[in-house]
Amino acid sequence: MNHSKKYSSDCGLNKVQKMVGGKWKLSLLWYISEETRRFGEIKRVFPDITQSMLTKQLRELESDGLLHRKIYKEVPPRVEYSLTKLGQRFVPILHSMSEWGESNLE
Amino acid sequence: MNHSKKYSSDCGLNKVQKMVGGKWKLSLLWYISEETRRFGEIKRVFPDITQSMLTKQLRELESDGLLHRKIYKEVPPRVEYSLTKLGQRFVPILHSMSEWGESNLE
DNA sequence: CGGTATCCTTGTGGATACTG
DNA sequence: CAGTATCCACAAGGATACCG
Repeated sequence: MNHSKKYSSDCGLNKVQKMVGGKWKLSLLWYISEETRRFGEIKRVFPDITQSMLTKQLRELESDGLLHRKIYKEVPPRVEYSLTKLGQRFVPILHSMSEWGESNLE
Repeated sequence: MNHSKKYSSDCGLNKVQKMVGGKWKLSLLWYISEETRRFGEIKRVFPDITQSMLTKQLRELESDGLLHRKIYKEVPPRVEYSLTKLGQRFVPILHSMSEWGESNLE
């Protein structure tokens, strides 16, 4: 990597920020990392996210390759979210961030 | 921590996001982590950030306790930014994120 | 050199109603 | 149950001009 790109918008760091920078994404990843979750389950645990927002953020995480979305063709419908390999490799970072954050709650 | 707060807006994870979620903050922290930097130096390395934006983001990082701002009462004025202890403890996370990001540039 | 002050644009998040 | 579709508010980001 040459120096002109070292801090540019296409470096790894900024890429990460774009992928997990959404208001709820870190928490969502954390929650889904614990185990596979259904949409309604997530919705219940995060009552402050509107349903449309939740769908949007989950879809963004999916299209960024962090989440897998599995649709069961049943009635009533059922959708489960789980981490991809990429998402799983992000979990340790998630833990570090949480720990760092907790350690300095004033 | 009780369950109702586990994923709430005041958990460590969301705190981290608020602190380093600004568009340029991760890169700024990285750059300043390498060594103490002068304002003009930062400005030159990040030509896409306007000066007012740069000041704003640096001040936010400062008031969140990540950066230290040292003013030398000289003419011409001189201001140096460096990481605080808290900021230094964030550097490993910064590295993990960068590595994770670089490892999946498509 | 290292800022402020002011104003403006955009992106992100959200409310609400409707649906296969 | 798990979504879409619209429309909207506001905060974050940015351009520009001036200053100690």
